[in-house]
Amino acid sequence: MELNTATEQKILAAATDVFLEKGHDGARMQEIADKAGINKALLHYYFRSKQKLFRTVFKKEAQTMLASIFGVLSPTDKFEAFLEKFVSGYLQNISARKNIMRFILWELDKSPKEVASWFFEVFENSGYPGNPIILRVELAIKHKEIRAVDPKNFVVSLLGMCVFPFIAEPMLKHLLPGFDTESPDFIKKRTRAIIDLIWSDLRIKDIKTKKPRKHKG
Amino acid sequence: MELNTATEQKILAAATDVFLEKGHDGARMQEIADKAGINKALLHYYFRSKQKLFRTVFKKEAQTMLASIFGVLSPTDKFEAFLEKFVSGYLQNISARKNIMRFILWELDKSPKEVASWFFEVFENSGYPGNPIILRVELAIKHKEIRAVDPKNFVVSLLGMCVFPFIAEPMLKHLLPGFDTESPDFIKKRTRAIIDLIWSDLRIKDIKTKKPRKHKG
DNA sequence: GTCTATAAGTCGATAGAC
DNA sequence: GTCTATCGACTTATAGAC
Repeated sequence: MELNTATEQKILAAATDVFLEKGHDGARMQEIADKAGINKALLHYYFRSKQKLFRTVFKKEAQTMLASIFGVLSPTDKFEAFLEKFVSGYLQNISARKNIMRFILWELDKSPKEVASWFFEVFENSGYPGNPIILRVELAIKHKEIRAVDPKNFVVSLLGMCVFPFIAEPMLKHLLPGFDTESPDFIKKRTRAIIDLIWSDLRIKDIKTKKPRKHKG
Repeated sequence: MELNTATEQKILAAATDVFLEKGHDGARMQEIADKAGINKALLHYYFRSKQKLFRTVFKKEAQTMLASIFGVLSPTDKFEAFLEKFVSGYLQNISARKNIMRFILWELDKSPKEVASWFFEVFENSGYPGNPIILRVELAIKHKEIRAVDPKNFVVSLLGMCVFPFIAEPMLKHLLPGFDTESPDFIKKRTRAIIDLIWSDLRIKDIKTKKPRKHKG
């Protein structure tokens, strides 16, 4: 294994740019080589194939982002603060690097198992013995901070509400006139909307206001 | 323009299969030809290019699905029933044809404007002068069926919670052990979780239980 | 380590016979 | 309308000189 050469760093930087902009299939090794100021052959000298180069870039980017999101969470925060910190941080991260979404969506199809394992890797490096949100929800239920919801459904709802606006933005812009994730206060408003929505369901009410519900089948 | 030949139908059926399974880029004209029992040349005779063939298939599939989802909605339903019908129908539709998700995600990148226009086309054919959910939410607010939320944020949250489990399923399966959209009662449970979550936020409380909230910035 | 040149393969599209 | 055969463009990957 060679020392970390400047060339290798140049390649990684260029590859990150191109892959993030064009996706795996759209990216061309030629373009990466050009942007790195070298030729295609060197690409294959340092990284055996396009596939391997992509994986290297992807893993690095994904882990950086995940670490940035989960690294700031503190398990001792009160539940609502924990939630707000996560949502706000998550939205900011996605917003700041929107192309990572497509990136992740692509890899999700090809090797979901591997992506999941990177998540766990980050969790462990951050000192969590598993999914931090699930863990925090289970704890909150145990401590009666919130009502006993299904943690999995909760997490799926939470992530869906955070991620979807960015995934569907190009279309939502037309479908919901005025909708714009670039707008300066989008993140703040969206965070508030998500937290309000979730919190009014989770919080343990002082007074029982809910009517019993019949399931329709 | 020729009559609707049996060959054309065979091509469309085969193309639908292959595109849904492999996506636009993954699909091979050769495979479509083979599955249709003809050769590549005929593909280009009937449809000028891969792109045009894909668009034809995509538009048909997307509109069928959208019509199936929005066609059953009744604007006179009470809001909660309207909501439940939509969520339940949406989940069922996605679940029954999961590959359409990837399909839509792909086209979302390439021509989001066009996709949005198909939505509006379906809305109009179903007798709505715009997005049925937005319209219904605005009406519900006006009639004080629900509290005054931002309709756009509401729709984005709603769609996100419906779509995300299916988009991320391959990874969620590993991230949330036991999570499985194939499970027989997944749709029922998920529908309930979404409706409960949304409804506890929207419904106008009999008694004010919410503490005033400080925004943290 | 870095280059040029090109191999080797893939795939969409078309020409032209029938 | 349907076929066979092939083109032509493009892309990853490698061989081999320096």
